[in-house]
Amino acid sequence: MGGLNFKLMEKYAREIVEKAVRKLGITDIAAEFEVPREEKFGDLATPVALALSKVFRKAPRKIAEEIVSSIEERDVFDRIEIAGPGFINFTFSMGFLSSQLARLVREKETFIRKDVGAGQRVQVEFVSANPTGPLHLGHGRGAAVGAALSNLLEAGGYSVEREYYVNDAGRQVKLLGHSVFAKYQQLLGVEYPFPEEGYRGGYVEDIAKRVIEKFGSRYSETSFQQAADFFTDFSYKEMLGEIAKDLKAFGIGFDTWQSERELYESNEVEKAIDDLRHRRYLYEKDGALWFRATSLGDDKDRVIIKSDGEYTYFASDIAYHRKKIEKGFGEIIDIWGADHHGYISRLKAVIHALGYPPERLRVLLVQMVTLLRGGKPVQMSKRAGEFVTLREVMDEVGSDTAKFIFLTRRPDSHLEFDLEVAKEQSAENPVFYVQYANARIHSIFAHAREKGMETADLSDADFSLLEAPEEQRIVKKLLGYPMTFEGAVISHEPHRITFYLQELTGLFHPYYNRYRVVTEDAGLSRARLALCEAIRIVLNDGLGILGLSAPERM
RNA sequence: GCGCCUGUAGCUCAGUUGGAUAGAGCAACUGCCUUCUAAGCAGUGGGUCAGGGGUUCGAAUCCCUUCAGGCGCGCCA
Repeated sequence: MGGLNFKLMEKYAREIVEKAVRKLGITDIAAEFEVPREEKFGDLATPVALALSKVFRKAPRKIAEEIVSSIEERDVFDRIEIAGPGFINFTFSMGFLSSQLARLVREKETFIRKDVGAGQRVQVEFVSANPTGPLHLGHGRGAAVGAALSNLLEAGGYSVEREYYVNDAGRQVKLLGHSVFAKYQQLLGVEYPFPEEGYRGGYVEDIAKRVIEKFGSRYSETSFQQAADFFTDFSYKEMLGEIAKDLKAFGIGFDTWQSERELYESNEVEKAIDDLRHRRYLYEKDGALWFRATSLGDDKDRVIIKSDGEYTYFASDIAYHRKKIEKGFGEIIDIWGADHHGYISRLKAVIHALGYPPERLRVLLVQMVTLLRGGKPVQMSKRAGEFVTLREVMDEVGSDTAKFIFLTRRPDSHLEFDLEVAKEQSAENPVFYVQYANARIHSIFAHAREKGMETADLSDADFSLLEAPEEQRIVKKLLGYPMTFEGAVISHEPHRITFYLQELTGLFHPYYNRYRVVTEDAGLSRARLALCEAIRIVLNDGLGILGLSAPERM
């Protein structure tokens, strides 16, 4: 992968500058580069002379001059200038930019993507909502972020497994089964007390009705004791089916669904505990079995088996993460709601105790979502079964809109999701702004073909005809994509792609409005079509990573 | 009480890991459809980067502290 684009240019520029710096007698300094905010400061800039001013006790501008005068390689640059307090600004030559754009059009993904991962296997686990109720908006945020991160890492050369951990063991699913059982009895006219702390959402009744549809009154005379397994299994499987359906409608898919129950049945929980015991991280106290988490940075030791002999949730979590690691992933990423942040240190302690570097586990916290309607918080009570589901939000504002809202924020910032604002905006929503560019380009191509123009391979167009400042800006923005992309991959931050796409389309729309692509001038038309094609390539790459559709007509 | 996250334009949020005069969208106001799509474009206004101190050539960014909001701190899941 990889061509000689901005990213490589940065490397190249760094070598040139560092070579020049070495001539001044400094060998241990890394020259940093950035894309300047303002156009007049060129295409790449380095503040290295500022950093060196302290070492030499000289004015930074003087040092910059010395560096610049000892640079020999000047062909790809149009200008090398010193500005401000001592920045060195590089501006690429037209010829260089043209050749790079031609390669983008010809090589497509190969050119714009960087192979950061080198095939390393990564697992991303996300959503993993308990199958005891429908997905809510917070799950939606986790889903959007998890899917986008997975796509991003995959595009960045990692081999990614997307996993959903199914909590199908333990008290919660059983409580769901009990709730459904109670509803079932009530629907059949049998007096039956609803369980304390039971699930009260309307979906419980829906499941109970489905039991009646399929099995009639078969269980009306039995106790919950006797029917527990059936009701628990039936109920959580129904629920999981609904969850999977919602996720699919949201455009999210998984490679593996790891069952918690299966970890018990295959004795992996026991084996994991044995493993920790052999490594001397366990001890007994007050009739319970404890993990010595404090020896590895956690604030408290943690119970694995309670004094009544029951496993804690933590026990299966240990087995689960042990399994992940032993599947051979170089990196394990867990995406959690921020309310679980207290579990990070104990799980890292587990990884450490099992003999692996704790950094191999990366936990990405996704902050809470506050749902508003017209500025007022929507009352939600899980206990009373009153909450707005992801499904309802999708129906009301659309999945692309919802995803875009999730992906234009850093995961660790609190999110206010106002349904009214999201809906009001949907006419002028930023997501449509980005998608609209794609639709327009599609129209341009349809029009060009109607005029009998050849649009199949445009890489041989004469790019030097793209002289307008708007065109130059777009070309530079396009060639900057690999840098943004690589930065997003390395930092695991899909939202950088979202912002980039808004910036790119923010250059395209004004350009479209001001210039005609298809005109009587065949050569110029061809060059502009090629530019549009380049935009389309990058746009589709970014939209695909974010999990957003790229409609050809809007 | 302890720990984690957050505080940037009226609102919702970015800010390239310490760089140049802090940005975008929405909202407000004024114009632009006989053209490849007006879900668009052109223009105008909008800031004590929560407050204070420190680190240095340089801070929204790093350190300390105060304030405000959110979330955690079970032999619950």
